Amino acid sequence: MHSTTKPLPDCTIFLLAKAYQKAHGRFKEILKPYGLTNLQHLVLEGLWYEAGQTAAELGKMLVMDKATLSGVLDRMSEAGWVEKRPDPDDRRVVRLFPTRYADDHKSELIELRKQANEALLARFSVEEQVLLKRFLWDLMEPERA
Amino acid sequence: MHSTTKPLPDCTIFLLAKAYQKAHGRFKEILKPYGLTNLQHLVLEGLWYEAGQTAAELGKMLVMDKATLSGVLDRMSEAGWVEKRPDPDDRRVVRLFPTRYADDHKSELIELRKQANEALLARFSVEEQVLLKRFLWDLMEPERA
DNA sequence: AATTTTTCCTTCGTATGCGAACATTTATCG
DNA sequence: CGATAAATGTTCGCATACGAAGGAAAAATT
Repeated sequence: MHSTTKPLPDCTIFLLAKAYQKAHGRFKEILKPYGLTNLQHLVLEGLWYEAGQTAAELGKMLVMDKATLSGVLDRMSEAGWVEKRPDPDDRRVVRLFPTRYADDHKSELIELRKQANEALLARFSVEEQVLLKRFLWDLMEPERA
Repeated sequence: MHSTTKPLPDCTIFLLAKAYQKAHGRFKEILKPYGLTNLQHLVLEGLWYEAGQTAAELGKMLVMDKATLSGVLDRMSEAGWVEKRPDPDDRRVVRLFPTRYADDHKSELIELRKQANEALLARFSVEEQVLLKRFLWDLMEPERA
């Protein structure tokens, strides 16, 4: 049912990509009924953590390119999840807020994310879960000389 | 210089995505001078592992959608990395081969991939490296009930 | 105050990534 | 044999991703 041999030479980058794709794909299915993508859900979590952030601040928090964020915010604004308010003090800035509609689904959507993470980690022991998270954090750090 | 606090609630899916993006981005820079993308490099490795594969076989080996592969192969064929030959026995099938030009860079490109993986894993002990790879393999498996 | 630099956001171009629909071809089954 | 089913590859549509360039506005510098 599954290819027991390694499909490709020992390539951790490849493994990372596929592990991510699997986890991403599963959560994507869960979110589909809500008309939200993974990234859009992430944006909502970011705004629930702190409303009124600028696109630049949100991009830093979510470690995501501002160019990508621009399109995402457009679609979310269009779909009624996010409201873009111009900053009165700085006309370059747009401040972002979850809409009433988004807040109405807040607890539900946060619960979905929790469950998806638990399902993803259910195959590991508690010790392994801690270790895995540390590994992933370490991987995000710049490489050492 | 870096945000010491977790940017978002404990979300392994997010960590996976960002760890992947970092690793992917680094290798992307390494490949840039060759005019190859990560995925295109992966295709070459797949064809060096076994030349003459069909797009379907290659997609299975690389765990990648045939729709994605179609465009990738077009661009690689256009750029002179891959040759598409029609199968004489099955007119639906196209068989894929690395070009002479690709083979001329084979050892060089494989070495680059090895080095990138070593650099990625250099921050971990040997035991941690083994564990990390096992974790990633496990993550690719379907979730248990 | 005028110039330069920086910041914020958008837009463009290219490359994934994948579901869905399709045409062509092959296999299967009644 | 003929109808149906299945496999292969392409195309379309949508949503990331991100480098690069650009326009507007604010900050810093002289």
